[in-house]
Amino acid sequence: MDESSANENTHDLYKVRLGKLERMRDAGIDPFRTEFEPAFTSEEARGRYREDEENGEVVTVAGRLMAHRVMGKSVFSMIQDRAGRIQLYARKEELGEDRFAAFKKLDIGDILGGEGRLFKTKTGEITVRLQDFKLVSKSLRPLPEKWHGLTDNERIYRQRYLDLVMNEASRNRFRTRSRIVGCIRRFLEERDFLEVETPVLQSVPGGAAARPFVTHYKALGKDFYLRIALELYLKRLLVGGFDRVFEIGKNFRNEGLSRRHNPEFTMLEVYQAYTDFRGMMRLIHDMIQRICDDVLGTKEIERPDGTVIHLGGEWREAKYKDLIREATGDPDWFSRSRGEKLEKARGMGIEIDPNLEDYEITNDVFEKRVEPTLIQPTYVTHLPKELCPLAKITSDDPTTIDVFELCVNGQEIAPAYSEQNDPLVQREMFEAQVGEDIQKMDEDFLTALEHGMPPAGGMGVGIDRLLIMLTGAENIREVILFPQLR
RNA sequence: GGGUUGGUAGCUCAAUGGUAGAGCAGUUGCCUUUUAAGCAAUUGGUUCCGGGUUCGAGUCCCGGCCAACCCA
Repeated sequence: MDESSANENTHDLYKVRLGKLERMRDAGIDPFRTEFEPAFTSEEARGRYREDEENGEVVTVAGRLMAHRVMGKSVFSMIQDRAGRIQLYARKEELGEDRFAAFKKLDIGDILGGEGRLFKTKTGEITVRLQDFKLVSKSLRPLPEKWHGLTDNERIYRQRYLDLVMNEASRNRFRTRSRIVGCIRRFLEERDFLEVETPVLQSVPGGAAARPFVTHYKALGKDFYLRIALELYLKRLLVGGFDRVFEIGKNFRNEGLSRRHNPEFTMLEVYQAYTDFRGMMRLIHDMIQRICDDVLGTKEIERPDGTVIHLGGEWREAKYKDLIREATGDPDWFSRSRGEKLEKARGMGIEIDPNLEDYEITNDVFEKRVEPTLIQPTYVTHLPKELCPLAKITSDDPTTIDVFELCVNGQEIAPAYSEQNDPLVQREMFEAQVGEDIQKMDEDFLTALEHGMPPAGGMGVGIDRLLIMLTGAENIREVILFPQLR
């Protein structure tokens, strides 16, 4: 919906409701200045009903009117609050002529408070028999149709509040998101990790290879960047002696939109001194087991296509090179020339930019032919060293680094490293990566390393992707309240 | 960026190139245990936007915007 049609509001439904509001104000009642504080949620109120009571306890509840069935001298209504729904029953006999007439005129979508005794209807529904009610907010626009609800994708995202009012599955998905993030915080705090916050605005965007968003800092007369990773600041904290730290925050990458990419996304990064990538394997495994136990109540996650992800037990571990050899069917892949790799990859039906470096061709094969097949949790280990300049080289193979990427649900969820803490090697790796563009070197970070950083394991967890997997969603937009749209 | 499909009443959707419709919501009336309440009557349209073809376009053609899916 565009601005103009949203603001025209010339349609009758809006006018009718506006008229009702004006008449109320003329009568000296302003629903936007009326107060009501419910004693119970819908769920709590229902819990207070005692079986076979004709006239139960008096309760107060409040919520949005979702159903309104007028039947002559009585009305059955349903209100919805954060806990669920509860039925209200209004009778002319009980409310009196004027109040009953006012109740009948309520519109679906109005927000009201009600007070009355609990009883059970003959169909078995616990209901509040109203003694009084207050309209505390008038809704001027109609809600989507009750039976089909809101199904238009665009409005689900652009007007998420309507999706949340109408779709319980959506409400539950975002509650689950909140509980999972809370669970992660508790899990890490129990292990003595310190939660910190580091800068979003950075003059050198480091810690990953990605195109940043640029913004201008007027007072300093300089361009700044929105962060693309948390890594380099968290490692400074390792140097400072906070040897178990984590941050949960937004990263920003100036790249396309897709089913799996939102330009701003939530990242957890964890750093723990005196351990390495093996320690991170335990940590992520235990963290996910904990989420399963405390939040989801299951270790079996059904995907939209019906296949089931098994998160319990120990997870498979596989070397990057072995997975590539398996996918290409070529045991000698890594001794092939660049040209041969290019040809073989194309033979597999992968379109590859001919200007790519040797290792990039291999990584394309990984991303297109290996990663999507890794549905069950798999630690992919020993990646080529070119893929990450911030990790330690494997001691018995100078071409690989001590890292893993946890892949599950066909995508990378969590990369983790034995963090590079040799400032001289780190400088060489940076130089190889940035090439000519020496401006992009984070000299402050290198200075910090030169003061001495303890050996550490570090890990990044893409929270949105983790949630796609854990909630069985198809699209990243389903797990982000207000996803980027075009 | 490319391909496919779609965009019609507030919502969910119909409509062979020939008078734009239904259900729900709204309005009015009836109805004191309903729950997609029911019955009767009734209001409501820039058919996404801009061009074109045609006696006539929601429908066909071109361009644009937006969305979903697939590919890059």
